[in-house]
Amino acid sequence: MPGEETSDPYRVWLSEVMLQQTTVAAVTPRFERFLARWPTVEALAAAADEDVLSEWAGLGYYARARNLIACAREVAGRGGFPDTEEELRKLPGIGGYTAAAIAAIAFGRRAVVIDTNVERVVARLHGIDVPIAEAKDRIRELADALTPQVGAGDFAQAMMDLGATICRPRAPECTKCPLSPDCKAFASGEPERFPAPKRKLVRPTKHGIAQWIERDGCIWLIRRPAKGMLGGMAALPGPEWTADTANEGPALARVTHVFTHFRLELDIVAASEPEREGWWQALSQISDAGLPTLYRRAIDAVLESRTKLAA
DNA sequence: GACGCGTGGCA
DNA sequence: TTGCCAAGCGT
Repeated sequence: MPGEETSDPYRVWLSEVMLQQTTVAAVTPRFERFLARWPTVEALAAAADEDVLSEWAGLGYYARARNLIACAREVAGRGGFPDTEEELRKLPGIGGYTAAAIAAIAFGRRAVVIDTNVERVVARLHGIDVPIAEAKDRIRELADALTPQVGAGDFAQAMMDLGATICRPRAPECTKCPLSPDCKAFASGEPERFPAPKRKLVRPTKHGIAQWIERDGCIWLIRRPAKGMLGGMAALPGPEWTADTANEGPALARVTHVFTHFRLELDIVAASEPEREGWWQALSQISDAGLPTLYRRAIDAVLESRTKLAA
């Protein structure tokens, strides 16, 4: 974990994968639960897929969990984590950042660890005012030049801490920054202009229907296809989401959920019979179902409207 | 290089 | 309320 002194590659790997695009605050309690349940990579490798996906529920980017399982099995099969950046990079779910971070933090290798924090710090330091995507190679050269031969892992964590707390995207606290005397962005008087912002993404709205099939205090859940949105996760049954308005009839509830690249308006409608493979999940134990946030919110919305009607 | 892929916090 | 952003990866 951030700031934690550790060299156990399993812990470093697990925390780094969890932290991909996910905040420390969100990860910390989940990391502890994961570790308590599967203390070693061998234990994780032996776990059932659905148990791991369920434990990951709510963390998002579920391909990470699928890759985590595949990676754990590969590592357990070969008797442990490889200790070089090059070999780590070949494992599922381990890209350039994570391979470098594990090599440096867990194995004490010199590796150039580049995440968005490092990119921003370096871009400001050197006054790079084009979008990051156009300056990847230049930033790598500059980050390489900054990285010490010994202690690359500590250096990387220090750079990431600097980026997260002082050299923030907005309202950087340059007066507290040890690099400000050498920083071109600070010298410009407008450090926030560096690097140039990414192009804004358009977020269309999609519509969907989820079926509420209830019997004896249980609802019918299904498992989504292994690939694509919420791949492999537990879900309410229903047709694929579309760009068109899908439902004009009565709904038990509607939830709006924002994904990375679209907004979803999901109507939950009553249905009588299961139409595909799945299982009955007791509503009293719905939190054990491993539902991603979209479906957890959908079910909460139905139960809440029911409570209000009864009141 | 660009896009698909979740979620929650914050201004 | 809306948009931005987060210790990225796979295709």
